[in-house]
Amino acid sequence: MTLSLYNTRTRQKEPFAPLQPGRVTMYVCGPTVYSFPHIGNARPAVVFDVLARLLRTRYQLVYARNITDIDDKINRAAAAEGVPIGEIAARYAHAYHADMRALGVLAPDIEPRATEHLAGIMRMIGGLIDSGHAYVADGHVLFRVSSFADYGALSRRDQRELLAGARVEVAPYKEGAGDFVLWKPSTPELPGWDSPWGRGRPGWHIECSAMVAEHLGPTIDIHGGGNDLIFPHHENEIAQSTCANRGALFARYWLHNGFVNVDHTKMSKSLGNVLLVRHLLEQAPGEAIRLALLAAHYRQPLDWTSEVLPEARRKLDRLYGALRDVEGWQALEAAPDPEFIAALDDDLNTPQALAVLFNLARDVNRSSDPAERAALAACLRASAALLGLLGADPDAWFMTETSDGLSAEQVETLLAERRAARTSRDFKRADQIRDQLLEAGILIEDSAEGTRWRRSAG
RNA sequence: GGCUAGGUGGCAGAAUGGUUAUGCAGCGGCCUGCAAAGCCGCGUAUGCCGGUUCGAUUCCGACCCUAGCCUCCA
Repeated sequence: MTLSLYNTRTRQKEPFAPLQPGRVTMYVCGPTVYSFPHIGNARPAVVFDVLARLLRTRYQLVYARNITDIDDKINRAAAAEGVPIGEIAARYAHAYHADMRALGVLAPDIEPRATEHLAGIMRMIGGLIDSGHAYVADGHVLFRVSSFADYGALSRRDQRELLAGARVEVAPYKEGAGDFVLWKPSTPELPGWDSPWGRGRPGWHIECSAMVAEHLGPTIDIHGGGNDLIFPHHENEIAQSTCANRGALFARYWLHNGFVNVDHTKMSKSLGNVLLVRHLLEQAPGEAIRLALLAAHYRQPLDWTSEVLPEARRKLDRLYGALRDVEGWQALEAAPDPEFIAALDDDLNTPQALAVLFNLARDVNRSSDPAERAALAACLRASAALLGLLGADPDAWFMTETSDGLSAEQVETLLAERRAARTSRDFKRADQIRDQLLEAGILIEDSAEGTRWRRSAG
């Protein structure tokens, strides 16, 4: 049972062991709270939630996921509405929490905010200036990239190429084209904090470095985030933190999740194809969205199409269906299936882990021995729990309402009529009612014990 | 132009130097008044061209194609 993780830093799968035996520190880049979370924001939250659940079975975990609440996008949103940035940040942080909860994402241990870490940010910037890694120019504080030999190691970029290939117009006050902002001046109408370098605000990259240092120390075990953050954000974090900590290794394992595409193309505001979690939650239960996100390996791109959600619901129908008619499994203590664990241990191979779940479901359905069925069901549930799935009551799952359909009462009334028709062997009328219910998204099943119904994925 | 990840059956998506992925969809059977669910069974796949090998989807090389990053971005 050895966990191995693909480390972006070394570009290979490595066996995982924490720096400090028994205790793991993990930091994941959280949201910038300037709008509602979209499905792309949800992927890292779900993926690293699974990793956190797995790690907690073996280690004491300290999991920090920040909220970026100082950012120019927030400033713009606040200016547009004429409200303080705190209001924008509070609103969307709240939305983020609500949506992630709906997806079964557990809260991290620590959720630091940039606005609560100005002192630490300034302290780190001051230290970088003192040690020659940063300089003041034209009211800005900039990181001197040339002072850090390993710059570009994570993203495998050559410093010189970076400079030569720079497409953006270089600000005249920069010493080097690749130098990036640690602190920038704020005009009076912009939010700002008083600092040794004047009233201003921190750059995005330094916020994470300072929060990591304050909560998790100079060297952390795991740093996660989206694929797109490798450059420049994580590269810059490494530069800042390593230099601020006198060369100490910043993060031992770098994990990056792939992007979510929509209908084969990138999600972007200009294309108008940004899928918000809150809208998807109107189409399907959060658990289905979660399963859809875990159906592909976390490092692969995930193409979101109109088929994804209905299919995820049908998969859950199958899994919950296997639990539904089993007696007595809820009370059983069960360990996750070893094969399931092995799949997760292999760099979080969730598609493989899901395959194990489906095999367990089939075994439950196959078995006619009540004790065996209960044991298998308990194992299925215990395994799925590591993925944050199958936590609901099976009967409740099949009753989940997502859109305006028939009420349970209406369904029962129609079923009573159908029962009467069947008793008098008026099958034509009975089938008519069944078709009517089906059209309303109600699927019915006859058995020796009677008729039962459920809401279908459509 | 530089860097990175990919191209697997109708779709989604793992794995593997020779042996069933899994799910959804489809087909046949059992069950059922008929269905549904479930079970049993079936079918179609590894971009293209070379090389290594007894044997390659898997390793190596070339080519074609796709996506991402290089600028704010999960």
